[in-house]
Amino acid sequence: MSKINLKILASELQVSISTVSKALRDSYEIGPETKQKVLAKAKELGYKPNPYASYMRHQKSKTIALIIPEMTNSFFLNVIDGAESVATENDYHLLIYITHEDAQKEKRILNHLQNGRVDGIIMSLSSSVEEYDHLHECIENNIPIIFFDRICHEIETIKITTDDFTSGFIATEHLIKNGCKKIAYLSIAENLSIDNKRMQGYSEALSKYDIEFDKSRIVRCSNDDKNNYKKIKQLLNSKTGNDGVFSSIEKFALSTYSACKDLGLSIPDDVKVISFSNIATADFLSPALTTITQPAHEMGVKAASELFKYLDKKRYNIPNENFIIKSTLTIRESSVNKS
Amino acid sequence: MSKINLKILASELQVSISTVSKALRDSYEIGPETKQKVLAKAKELGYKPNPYASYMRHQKSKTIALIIPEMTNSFFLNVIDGAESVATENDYHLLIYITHEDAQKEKRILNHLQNGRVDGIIMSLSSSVEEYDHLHECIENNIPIIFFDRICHEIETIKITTDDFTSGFIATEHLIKNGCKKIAYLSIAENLSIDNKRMQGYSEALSKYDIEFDKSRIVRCSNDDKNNYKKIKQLLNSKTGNDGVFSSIEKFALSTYSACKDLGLSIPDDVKVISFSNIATADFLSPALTTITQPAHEMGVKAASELFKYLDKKRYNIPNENFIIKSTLTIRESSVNKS
DNA sequence: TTAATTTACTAAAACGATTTAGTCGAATTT
DNA sequence: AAATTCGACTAAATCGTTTTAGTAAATTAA
Repeated sequence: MSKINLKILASELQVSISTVSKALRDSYEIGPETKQKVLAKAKELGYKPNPYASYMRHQKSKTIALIIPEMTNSFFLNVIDGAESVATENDYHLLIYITHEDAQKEKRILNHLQNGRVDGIIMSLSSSVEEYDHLHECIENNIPIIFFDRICHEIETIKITTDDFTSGFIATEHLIKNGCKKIAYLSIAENLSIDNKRMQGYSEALSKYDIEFDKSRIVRCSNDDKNNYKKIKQLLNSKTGNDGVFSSIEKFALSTYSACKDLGLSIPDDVKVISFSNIATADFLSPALTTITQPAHEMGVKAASELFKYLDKKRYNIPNENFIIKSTLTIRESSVNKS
Repeated sequence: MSKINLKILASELQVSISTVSKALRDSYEIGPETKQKVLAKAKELGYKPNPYASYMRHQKSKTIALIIPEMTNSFFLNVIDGAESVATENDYHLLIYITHEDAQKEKRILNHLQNGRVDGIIMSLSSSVEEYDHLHECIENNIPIIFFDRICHEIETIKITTDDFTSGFIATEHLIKNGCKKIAYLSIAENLSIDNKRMQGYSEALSKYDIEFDKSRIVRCSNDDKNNYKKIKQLLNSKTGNDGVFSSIEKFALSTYSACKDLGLSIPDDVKVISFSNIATADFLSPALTTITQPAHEMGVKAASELFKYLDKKRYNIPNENFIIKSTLTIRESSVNKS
């Protein structure tokens, strides 16, 4: 009925608390018959050690935090799935926090984690962060952070990314090879590493094919879908005749689909579209969406696995390493001319 | 550098630990100047109270668990989002566990939570559970569980569902009104409440329109996508001439799309499809998918909010209440004849 | 036979925060 | 002036587990 603890167990068995504790952890100090008895009684009464009490002794919470900028994105969904499985394997518990792309919220969350609640953190930056004090504070407090996808270069730690530059290059080159001359880039936030890399890839591809980089084709999107829709509509409606769209994240591609639908533009006839995306339905979209798919699940697994390598240590000394897991281009209807 | 605790603070200020503690919680026992000094020093040294130490006294972990059967489902994604926001509002922390539709895993997870790690649980059953001992155990241990979507009737507690019966009825009726005579039902698991209710609605609609209930049109799908695809292909390929498909969950509808594509069947000309789904891209699918959309985010919010109503109490006494939040039917191309 | 070691346990401190039960001088009441 | 209350603090117990430092009896070694 009431929670069973060592004290109750000890008094039931008429032995000391330390005997019970040691018996349960199979200490050599306890005789075999006593061990037997303790084990039996513990099972009978359904004893489950209190995790917070044992935290008090070895200062290990057996808990990690996963901080993501938003939930409505198949990429993060798969990262959670990957990280959760590794956590479970290691008998760890996974706390989830969503910043909703809000730097203030991100700060508040990090702040709440500085007190021993978690042994380590896996995170992807929110798009509105502009300074990194809250991240430095974690390091100072000896709480390891591992970044994935939207990483922070300033912090020396392990970072898991995909080959954003190359993927951006490949995506853009793919559009060019399929006849696009005026390619727009839908940017997520210039202060994010992934955005820079992807745009650099885009830019590099343009220059390789002697296409001028035109600033007016860079559309800075935000977290506000309606506004993005408006901006994209404007982009495609203009007389500049943009014929290709490279979207840095999934949801901008969907806004592009909406915009094209409403403007009566055909994808891929009038506009070709390619997007970073982990969407499960890419094949079933009308038209099927050409995607750069990040190894989301794998990145979640890798981030968690790397973190666990360091959690045993008393003082963490995480190297400043960069793991890059390649994305894959899947060509579908949205980016190629109908045969 | 090293973690600041009350002891360090006390020795820095040359006062007792209890004075510091009381000052920080603004106790009337402490004089104003002392309070001031303590507060200042705490801020200066960046003191953050250790959550597990305070757990020891009031036995509140400030943590809840959300247990879901799978991650790759937009429904659960939105539930997480809703639950997380309520948890954050209440200064609580949210642990995520995924059962992967495995009853054994579900048991193991519940077992790990019986020891005070969480103050309460929000969960949706895995499709393979057949007995509820692990759930009863939670109640006995005074850990409140609130169910959503896939509820357990046997446990007296708060349950949050959508109007599964009515929605099943409406979905089926919609197909009938659009000319379907041979409607298949893609079932998720006969031991799940949602599956029963949805199928009962389906059955009721058939009988209202004098259509015979044909057992061969009930396809029991599983967690194995490939196998589901095979079964659905078989269903649609048979000479029975099924002309409508009502899918109890999102992913079976996608398998149906695959199957139709590969069989050269046109949706909606040959087969009309409707599905329970929270997918964001329903509008952009080819053809756009007619959906019954569950209020996922709202259900997450409601489940968490209800839970928080009871977490203050020492002994929980949760009523056996049923909250039903209505789903909405959105008619799109997949279920209606082209005009 | 006595000293040393081993066996099988127990007592008590520790983790960090909170709270109950004081303490002691100053202020107020009767 | 003596008794009481009050104001501002401290000491110590507590939460449940783990661990260090014992202890007493039994066994072995010298």
